[in-house]
Amino acid sequence: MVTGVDTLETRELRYFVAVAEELHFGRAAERLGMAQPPLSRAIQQLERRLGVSLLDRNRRGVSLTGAGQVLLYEGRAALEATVAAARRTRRAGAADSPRDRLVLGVKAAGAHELLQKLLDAYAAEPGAAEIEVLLCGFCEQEGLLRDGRADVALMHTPFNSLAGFDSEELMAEGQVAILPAAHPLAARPALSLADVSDVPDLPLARWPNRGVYPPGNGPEVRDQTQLAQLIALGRTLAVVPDSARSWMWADHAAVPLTDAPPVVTHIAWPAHSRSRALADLVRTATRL
Amino acid sequence: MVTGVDTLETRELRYFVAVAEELHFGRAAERLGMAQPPLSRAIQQLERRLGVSLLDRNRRGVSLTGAGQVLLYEGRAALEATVAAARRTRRAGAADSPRDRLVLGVKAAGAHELLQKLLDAYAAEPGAAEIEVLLCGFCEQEGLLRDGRADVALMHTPFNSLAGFDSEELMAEGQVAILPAAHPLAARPALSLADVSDVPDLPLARWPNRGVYPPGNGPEVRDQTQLAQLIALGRTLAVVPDSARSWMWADHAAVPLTDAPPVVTHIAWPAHSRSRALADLVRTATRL
DNA sequence: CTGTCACCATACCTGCCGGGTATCACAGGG
DNA sequence: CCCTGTGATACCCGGCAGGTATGGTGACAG
Repeated sequence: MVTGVDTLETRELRYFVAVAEELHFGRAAERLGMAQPPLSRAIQQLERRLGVSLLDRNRRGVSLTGAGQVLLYEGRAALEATVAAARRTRRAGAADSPRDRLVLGVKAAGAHELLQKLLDAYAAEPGAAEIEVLLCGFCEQEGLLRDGRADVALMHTPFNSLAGFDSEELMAEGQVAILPAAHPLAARPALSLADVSDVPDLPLARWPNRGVYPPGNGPEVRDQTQLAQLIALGRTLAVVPDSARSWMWADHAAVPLTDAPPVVTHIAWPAHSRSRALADLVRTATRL
Repeated sequence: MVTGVDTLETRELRYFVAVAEELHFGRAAERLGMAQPPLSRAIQQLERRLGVSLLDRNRRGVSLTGAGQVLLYEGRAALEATVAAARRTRRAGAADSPRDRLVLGVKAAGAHELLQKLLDAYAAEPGAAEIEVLLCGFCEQEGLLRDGRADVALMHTPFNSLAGFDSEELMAEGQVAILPAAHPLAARPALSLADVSDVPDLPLARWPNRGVYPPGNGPEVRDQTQLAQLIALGRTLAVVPDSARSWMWADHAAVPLTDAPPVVTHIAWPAHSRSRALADLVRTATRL
């Protein structure tokens, strides 16, 4: 099998993804730690090899063609797969952890009770592997699994997507609004999403998405602590799963939301994983 | 972000996968169209970069270490992802099929009626894309989807695995035994798996798996036509889904199996696909 | 209209590294 | 003991990735 023209080198993918994300050759080159001309040339060669134009170099800037959008998406996935391959291989070869160690990705402060029970129950299993808990930010579990930093993760639909993973459902829970205890709404026995979506003095906080904050007038937050403090200060409110009550402050009040979609916690792992430790952990989890 | 040591080049993955599959540097080099010494060196560099030993070079041969097995598996997946990226990008950029064309992978002769209905129903949709039907062998749909040769496929559990794809269930059916019409068993109104698993004069046919036939005394077959003929000749029997009756010959008899697991046909596509044509096709399929 | 700026493309050079050939080291088998 | 098969080593060479300098061009100010 002669390697046809359709062999993308990882280097090319890295370069293209950088340019496609920055939409600016200069900045992309800087991010890649190289000069701009070789980068331009590499992208041109890539376009010629694929026989497809990936970028529109217009006046004042660069934009993605349709094919470019496809390659950005598919290329990211392919890159993640290669770094996952490297990471998992290195882990498998590390002398200290031959095979009996699992990295579990969990959103910090998410489903704390469930996690506690899971770890306890699994530790009691005969031949249990060591579980390293890798705490991460808002929706980062997907990335952890995809690039091999984690072997298994607890994910929460509808926030996380389970596409591309194997998973088992563990728990479903309602959502509550966390409000400043002193706020009038906090006295209500229940609320609807409409009640909390446009409260003038409690604008919804904004989380960074891929490094940039969406527009809006709510406060910008980066972690749960900041959010908790802003709620305590009466500046914002949050809609969170029921189990998030575990990190409530004294100045917070939780009011059930009647019409919020339920949050379902899953245990998820890369499709086709076949390690015994992982299978044991999943079995333990589903039996909780 | 300086590209760390964990950057595997596609070339390295190709090389390693070839060696890991051949377990022989010379043959692997030949398959790769290169000489053996550079290949040896490349693998050594790879091992040094990863800080992990991948192969055991013993007297008379090469074998995979644990880490090597991991890299073989993960590396294959990563390679498939890159060639899928190339293929899909090129298809997206091809001038004649901007976006309104889908390649549907189907096992030849599998679920023929369902496929017919699906194609008819979808063609009647407004704005329907052109559907190219890509027929494939026994369990090859997974590979088609993974490496980008197909956009969507009809898969049959428990033969295919849906892990790593998004999918919707379309149909469940029982299984029947296809027997030579003249065979005594063909006269029975129903059979169990035990009845057909060890018939002395009708040994089960063997299908090639990754190019090699499993051991056994049944005849070796490569496609459904061969199988059909062997059954007609009274040399073997087959356990197949109910819908396979559509390719029965005059000399065949079909007898329902009472305890065979049902075969479920799904429509499956790469996780996260977002094309409108695909979404329409899936919706049409689930409404059949 | 024109100078300037921002930005990508082109031209050209250089050093590295991937790949080739020749050969070695070593284990088994007769 | 030699012969064979197999992977590793030594060494050379050419291509290509990456650098610097510079060109081309649209946007914008005045």
